[in-house]
Amino acid sequence: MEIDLNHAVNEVEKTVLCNGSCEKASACVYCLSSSLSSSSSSSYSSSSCSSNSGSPPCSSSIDLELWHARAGPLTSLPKKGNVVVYFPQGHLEQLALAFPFSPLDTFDLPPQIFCKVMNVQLLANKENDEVYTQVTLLPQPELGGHNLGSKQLDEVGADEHADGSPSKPTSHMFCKTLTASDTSIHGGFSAPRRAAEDCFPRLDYKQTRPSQELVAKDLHGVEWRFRHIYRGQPRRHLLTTGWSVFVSQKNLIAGDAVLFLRGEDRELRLGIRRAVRPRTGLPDSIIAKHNSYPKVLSAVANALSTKRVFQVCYCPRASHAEFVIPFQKYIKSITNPMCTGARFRMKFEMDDLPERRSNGVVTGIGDSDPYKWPNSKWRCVMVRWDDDIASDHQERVSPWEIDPPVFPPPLSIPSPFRLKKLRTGLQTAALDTPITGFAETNRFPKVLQGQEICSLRSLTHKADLNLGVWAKTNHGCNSFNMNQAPNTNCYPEGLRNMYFPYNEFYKAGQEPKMYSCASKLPRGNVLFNASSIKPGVSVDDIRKPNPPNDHKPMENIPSPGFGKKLRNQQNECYKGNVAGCKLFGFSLTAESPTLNSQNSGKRSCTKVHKQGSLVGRAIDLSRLYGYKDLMTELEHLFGMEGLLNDPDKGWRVLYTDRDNDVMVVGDDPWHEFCDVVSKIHIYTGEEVEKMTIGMGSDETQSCLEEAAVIMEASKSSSVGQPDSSPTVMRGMKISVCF
Amino acid sequence: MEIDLNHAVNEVEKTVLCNGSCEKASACVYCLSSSLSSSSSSSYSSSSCSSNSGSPPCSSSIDLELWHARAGPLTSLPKKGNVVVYFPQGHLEQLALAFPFSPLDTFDLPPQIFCKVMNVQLLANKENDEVYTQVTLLPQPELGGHNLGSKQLDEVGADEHADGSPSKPTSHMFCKTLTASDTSIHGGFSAPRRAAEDCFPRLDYKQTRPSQELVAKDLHGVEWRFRHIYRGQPRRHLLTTGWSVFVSQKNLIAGDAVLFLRGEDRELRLGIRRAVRPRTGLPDSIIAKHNSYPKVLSAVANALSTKRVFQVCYCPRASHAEFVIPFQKYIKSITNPMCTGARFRMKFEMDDLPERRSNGVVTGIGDSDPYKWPNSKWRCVMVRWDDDIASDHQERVSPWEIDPPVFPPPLSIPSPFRLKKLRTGLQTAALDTPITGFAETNRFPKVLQGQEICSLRSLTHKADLNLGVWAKTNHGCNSFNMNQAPNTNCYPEGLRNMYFPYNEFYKAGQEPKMYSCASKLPRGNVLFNASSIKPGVSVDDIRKPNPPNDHKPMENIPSPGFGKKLRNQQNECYKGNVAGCKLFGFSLTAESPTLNSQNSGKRSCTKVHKQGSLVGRAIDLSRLYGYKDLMTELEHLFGMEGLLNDPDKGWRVLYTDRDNDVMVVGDDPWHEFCDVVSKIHIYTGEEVEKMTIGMGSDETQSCLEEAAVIMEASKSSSVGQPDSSPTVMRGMKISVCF
DNA sequence: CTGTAGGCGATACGCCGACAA
DNA sequence: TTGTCGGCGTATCGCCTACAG
Repeated sequence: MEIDLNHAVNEVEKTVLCNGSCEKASACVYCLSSSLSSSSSSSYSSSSCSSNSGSPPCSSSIDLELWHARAGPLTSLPKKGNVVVYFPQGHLEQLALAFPFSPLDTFDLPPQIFCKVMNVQLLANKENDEVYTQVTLLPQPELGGHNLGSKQLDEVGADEHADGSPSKPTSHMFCKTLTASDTSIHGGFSAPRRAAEDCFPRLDYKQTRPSQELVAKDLHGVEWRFRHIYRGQPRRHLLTTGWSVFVSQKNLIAGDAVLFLRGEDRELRLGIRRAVRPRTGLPDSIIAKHNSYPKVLSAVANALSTKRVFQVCYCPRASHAEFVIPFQKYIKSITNPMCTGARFRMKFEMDDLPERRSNGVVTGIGDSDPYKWPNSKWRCVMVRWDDDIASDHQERVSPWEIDPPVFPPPLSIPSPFRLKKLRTGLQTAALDTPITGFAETNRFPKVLQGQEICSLRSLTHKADLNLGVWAKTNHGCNSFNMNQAPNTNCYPEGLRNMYFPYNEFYKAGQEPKMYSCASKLPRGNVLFNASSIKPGVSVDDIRKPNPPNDHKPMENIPSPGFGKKLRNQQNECYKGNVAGCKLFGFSLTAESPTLNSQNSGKRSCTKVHKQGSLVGRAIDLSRLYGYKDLMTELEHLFGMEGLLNDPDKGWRVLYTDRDNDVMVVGDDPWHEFCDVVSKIHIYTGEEVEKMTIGMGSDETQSCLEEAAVIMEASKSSSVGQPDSSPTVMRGMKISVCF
Repeated sequence: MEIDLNHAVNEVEKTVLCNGSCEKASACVYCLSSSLSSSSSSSYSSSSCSSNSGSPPCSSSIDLELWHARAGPLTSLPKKGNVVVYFPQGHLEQLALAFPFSPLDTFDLPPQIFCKVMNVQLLANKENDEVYTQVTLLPQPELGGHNLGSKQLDEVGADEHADGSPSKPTSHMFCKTLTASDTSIHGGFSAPRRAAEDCFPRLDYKQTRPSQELVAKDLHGVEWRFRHIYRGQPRRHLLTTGWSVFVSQKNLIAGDAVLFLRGEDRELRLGIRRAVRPRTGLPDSIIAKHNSYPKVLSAVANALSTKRVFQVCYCPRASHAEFVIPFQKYIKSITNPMCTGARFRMKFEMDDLPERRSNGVVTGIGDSDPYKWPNSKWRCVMVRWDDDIASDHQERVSPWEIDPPVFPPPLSIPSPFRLKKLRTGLQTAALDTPITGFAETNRFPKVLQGQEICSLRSLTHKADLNLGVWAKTNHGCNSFNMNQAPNTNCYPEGLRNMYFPYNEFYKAGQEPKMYSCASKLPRGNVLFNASSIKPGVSVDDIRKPNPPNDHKPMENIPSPGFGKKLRNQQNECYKGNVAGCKLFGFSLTAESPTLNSQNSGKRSCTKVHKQGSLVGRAIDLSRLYGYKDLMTELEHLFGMEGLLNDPDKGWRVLYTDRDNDVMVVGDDPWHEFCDVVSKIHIYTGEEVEKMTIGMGSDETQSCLEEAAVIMEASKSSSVGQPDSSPTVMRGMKISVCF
């Protein structure tokens, strides 16, 4: 009952793959369309919607927006190719919501698993429009020690290109939380005036009672038709006929929200975002599908031991804690740990407000489950919240969820942007909520009551701004609130864990659940050292005492200095990644998970990366006449005259196609190559050799699954930077999704 | 979304087990009750039904009846402890209905697998009330030769205790096919008079307008309330208030049927039986749940090799052919085979009639799919039907589905049973349909128009009766219709297989698809021999010539001349089989015309990936002249000169076709290969081995599944005759359910 | 500007007996 | 005996304006 929004264009291909090989066959439109139509027919079938499932449901760019808009403001998505930290404990936590009575298995997994993101799929549940993602992860056990060279650091995914969708057209959207009147059977939908004027086709106001028919497609490609009328005294925009059908079919209630989004093509899109309801675990269909919940972790364990990919479903709105965290965010959080007594702030999604922050104080740090998950960072921070509203929040949070408190940003923001306070309507407590509404142009005031009209681009700008400010203020323990707990000790978590492995704790009879910070790190010093650390010096070097094969969770804890360096070098790039800055569901930083952004896009140039060089070039293939021409041009670009056209010089030119397969340049006809190429790579012959891995593996892998997913493998095995993980080509994939 | 009717009493225990250990966790009432209530709420929530999921939904005896009543008259269920024959081919056929676009894998299973029934669970889909069973089977490879001692024969389950529920209380039920009026929004439900008087609580007819409230529970334990009134001129029984809610919630349409059943405790039960709709494959939830359809047979293969149990879901009404057959029935059918030209009869379930028979003549006998399933009995009988009504039946049936024609049974049946002609209503052609309605008692006439009032027991008895008669009359070739095809030859199938192992056929260049009967066996002799075969002499012994481990797909390739010959000889019988087995107009084999991958593409090159190499190449097949050429080219591309053309070098060339099946390169005609190939893979032989399942090693079994089902195992293993099959206690279970 | 309420027509729901097959 | 139809009272739907925050 799911649809995949990722490959809207080549939906057909997607489906074929699904049918045979992947766990989520039900995510296919085609194989289930028949059952869908039969099960959804009811006495209400005389609805105003029409599904055209035969054709690609929607254009991907606008749907990406829609997806994010509906996922909720705090949703951050991992980026393809990046390194992330996966927390099985958090995964279980989400599962526990869906399977309240299920037993939990731990499978002796480490509390955090470093993975490379091989794929991100945006999906929408066809039953209830719930959005979720399916993330394909490849374990990177070698990152357990965080031994990244500077080159690899690049691959970790410090978001160089700040937003992933550079060429995306600006679109106009609005989101309105439904009132009782909107959802009552009594009437229609009252559209906020500016929103309607911005998003809806223009009415002919000269008529005495202007009206028209609106057609809007939802994420599934289903068309909904509404009578749009402008009437009443004073005049207002209303959706009447068709609206109640929509409400009842989508099962909307007051408090839910609808989203209207108009793309450049003036096509209207429609989404819903349900109110946060307390125990909404996972979408029903997910539950139904992935009934083998206890297998989840075992599959992860399997994937881990065999170095194969596994899959994880993540429902942004199902739980408040994310269990797949950007590597950098994780590193940063554990290298700049909060101390007991430190004040912090944290973002929340509230029922009716798109985003708000709560402040609190750290009351302790320690394992949330010292028996099953010793030394896990998951929810290791115990907190007390300041405000009542936040009192129903968790008593435990994870280090990366919280930020140090921040001063209001200076008002002298260098830009044409204006600030505007949000009218908070009901909740006066939210008055201190900082700045959310920005407008891109001055055509009209863009801040509505509790809603916004905005463009993606403007939001992105703002996010950078805010974070930039933040980055210049306080860090870690040096918070201005530090004096509130002057006597508390501060001790970096990572360090402490290294010196006191968990067994020792028990032997000593100590309380493993609560650690107090022992000392403050000298900040300035660290900062200085950080930037002078040579690339290639890995944490492992410092850690020699650990036996090499010791896979105890301990090993995954980095040394303190390392992260500092990271943060230092990357201050800028960090922006927004830290807490996943988002507004109205637009992930402001998360790079468009779309998949081949560059070719789906109108980008006229193809990126070229040369091995060993951090800096890429771009080349316009349309100006070239063939491979010879290309090679010459590449030689020129990289100052490699004569090296590429002659294979004997030892260089190889590869490319990633839009299936993300890495291929040799030159095999295909030139024009087809131009069609499918996504990125070009220049490697030395030796490097290419190294991409070939030893075969003769003897791991125990269920042959069944191998057979079933064999071709999926070639897809998932292909990545942006091929040199980073040669194991990829093991090519086997364990598809696990709850 | 399923509930289990088997253990109504200890539902709670059941549920807990489900959650953790079995594949059908969604079959639990408890874990899904919350999601259910949320998803089913609608504007209609003011319904007259109330669910009391907290308590056991129903007493099991009456539900067993209800289940059977809804499964349809022709449903026969295997009995726990009995030996059955499982046909993977038929299993696939049912799956194909549910997954029309999925590729089929055969996994080199034998066409029939003898199994002991370890458990039978009656289940009902909570979404659409579809009933189905989950059967746990333990392979009994030692029965391959049918080497049963007389004692064992007993265990096989010669149907001594004729029906599986001997102590069941008699209950009263009726089933009415809904009319347009019944389902129109206009009115209520008109209950047949006698039925209402039999099943419903007695009304006080003295009142001017007698009425009462009926409460009936469905299989899920949900209570439905109806106003039952007796009014009109002439008087009639009507269900008014509450009825329309039931209709709309259950999504009933005219043609569907409702069942009312009153047990001894006077509690009223209610079920529905949907009309046979052409495309209703499996229940939706099954589809959603068991999305890993291609794994089904692989799991069976695994179970077979490890002698562990596996599970099979059987939806009585999803397809007309059962793929789990009582051992005796199977043995009988192959030892008394039908011959070409022989007349036969077969039972059918029609849309509006509970049961009817069609007659026809055998037009040939031969493999329905000689490539994938050589020597399979599944649908090996080609038939032509006599009547038009039956013309939409299968052109192929399995031997056990058909009976020799039978004279009307002598009327002196030793019983209180009466015969009565069925009023056929619309279809006059069905007037010759013999005898279906039996009544157990004489309290009232039990035959209604097109419906029946009956007890299960009576149905069962009737079935046994028929079989008894059948056994005493004609067998096989001695049919009185034999003269219709006097020259056809008759050769017992089972025997033939024993003497002509399948390899021999190919070597001899014989036609494997159509066997002409070469000689009549002296019947009595065969019967005698059959029963005198010593235990221990199995077909496998005779087949020794086959190298035990030779599982190369290559073997299935017929010689070139072979196909032509095939076509020549077979004109008639062939129909539709090579081109695709059809079921209800549904192509079972035809490859999805669809959807394709890279290639839908205009890409003229085909991508080639070599195991262990991250970098793919591309090759233009249109420039090549055949497989040899291809291999040479591939060798050249990957620097493997001489390695691919010689299989002994250990390399295998596979390809993904556009159905995403992984296939061996070389099987198909070259041009067809070029048409369907999507991607080519080069693997080592060992890697390919690993894609083959059931290599007997313990580690090929995914430990995930073991862990997941471990507790379930102990349940299912404690069954029946523990001493009969000690392997049961292996305690492992592979849960496969589509 | 927009949420809510009341007016009120249109429609659908659903209970009824008549009638006929 | 029971399927279908027209009659008809009633409830709900849903379009409208008025009014108020």
